[in-house]
Amino acid sequence: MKSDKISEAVVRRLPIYLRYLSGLQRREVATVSSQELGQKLDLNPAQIRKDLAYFGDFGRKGIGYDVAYLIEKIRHILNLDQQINVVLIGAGNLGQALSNYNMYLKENLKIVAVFDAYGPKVGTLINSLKVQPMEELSTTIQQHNIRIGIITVPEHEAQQVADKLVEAGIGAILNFAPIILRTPANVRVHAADFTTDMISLAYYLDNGKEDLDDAKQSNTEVDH
Amino acid sequence: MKSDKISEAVVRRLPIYLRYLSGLQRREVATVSSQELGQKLDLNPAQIRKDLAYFGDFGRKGIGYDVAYLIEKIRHILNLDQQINVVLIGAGNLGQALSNYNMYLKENLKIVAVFDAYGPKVGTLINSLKVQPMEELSTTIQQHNIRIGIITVPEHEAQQVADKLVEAGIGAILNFAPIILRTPANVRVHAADFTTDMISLAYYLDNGKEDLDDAKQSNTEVDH
DNA sequence: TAGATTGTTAATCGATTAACAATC
DNA sequence: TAGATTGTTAATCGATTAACAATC
Repeated sequence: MKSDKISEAVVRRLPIYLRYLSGLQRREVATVSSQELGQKLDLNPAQIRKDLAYFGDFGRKGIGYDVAYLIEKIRHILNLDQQINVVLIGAGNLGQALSNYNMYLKENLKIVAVFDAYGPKVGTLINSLKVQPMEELSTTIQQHNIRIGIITVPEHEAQQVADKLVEAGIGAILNFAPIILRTPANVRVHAADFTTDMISLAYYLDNGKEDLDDAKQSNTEVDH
Repeated sequence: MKSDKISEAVVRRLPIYLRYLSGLQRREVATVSSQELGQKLDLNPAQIRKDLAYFGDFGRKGIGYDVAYLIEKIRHILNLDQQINVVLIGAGNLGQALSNYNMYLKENLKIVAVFDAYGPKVGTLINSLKVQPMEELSTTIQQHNIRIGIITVPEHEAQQVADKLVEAGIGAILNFAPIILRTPANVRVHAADFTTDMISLAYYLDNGKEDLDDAKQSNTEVDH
């Protein structure tokens, strides 16, 4: 069934499916059932079938899903069948760590430029990209058709950087700074601030008080 | 209203409240209403009142919430009125970046030990902590009463590390590796894998304006 | 008193899960 | 055919929002 609007929760699960499917493909597994996926990913099989059915009839009754075909489909849904250029703003420790994380590459996301506001950082190399000054942000974004920005600057600079990204026509932002960014409705922001995750973990340390939930993983995110 | 069971969504919002309240306190604002909080945090005021009311009657009708008092209460709810010791496993780029992020300190979370499986890393200093070999993990956790573990090792080592943490009696895990960890129900895991966030962002890029980029990267490129 | 704002109940909305006919 | 498994509808569960009496 198509044409319903897709909820955020569904979209959030697609990369998780993709990740596991890629593993299957590497191991040359040809098909997989919603049951197996559910087991491995801690999700209800009905939910997985429903998620996928939003986008098309990808499975075969009695058989399951063809791994290669499903990967192709999910990649397409996520716009990953073309390279998506990414800019990183903030060449501090975290920024450097992320730029090395070439995880992205596997899924056609690629950091193609790095910026920093701090003079002495400019011109240095981060993972073989030359750090550029903020003045060049807008033109670089346009020249290289950069669609996604990663913000790893300190809290007090984050909103300002976001504004510049928006102005330059960015499509989406991954924000590591611990604030709620204001952006127009057409620019999606995902919060990647791990201090929030970290702190909420402390709640579950049992100090006598009990919480007998499953040890489910949860992806943690505030967006708007 | 007490004694309902608290949903994960509620707990996830508490650190966000705390963060904003701390900012107010810094600016010496004495009280705040659910309305203002909602506006600043992109949340419904009724939701905020309801969240807080799960834990007690912290506000005053007609007035709002006393900032200092509410901070104290939320800190207490989150177990942050005592120092919580944290161990970091994986002294790679990301691990180093996190160890510098002393954001935690503000909220009584403190990384007190760092481990790595890779021989040459052992003994080096990370943010003035000496990297220890994995063999010492269990005793260190017990000696220092470490409650939370941060996993920043490669994907294929993550489950094994998690097992060791569980065995050593850890209370909760923040997992940066891109897999679903298996842990007993009493050990909570939060997924902090940002590649998932990143990839799901791509879904929201509107492809109305696709100028099929030739993606010529100006900067010196990484090759692979 | 008048205005503001909480705590809480009821209404709404949305997401997950169960169940099963269709069919490979 | 018999067994497996999808796609989908209906049932359930849970979370968000509206509304308002209580009260500062």
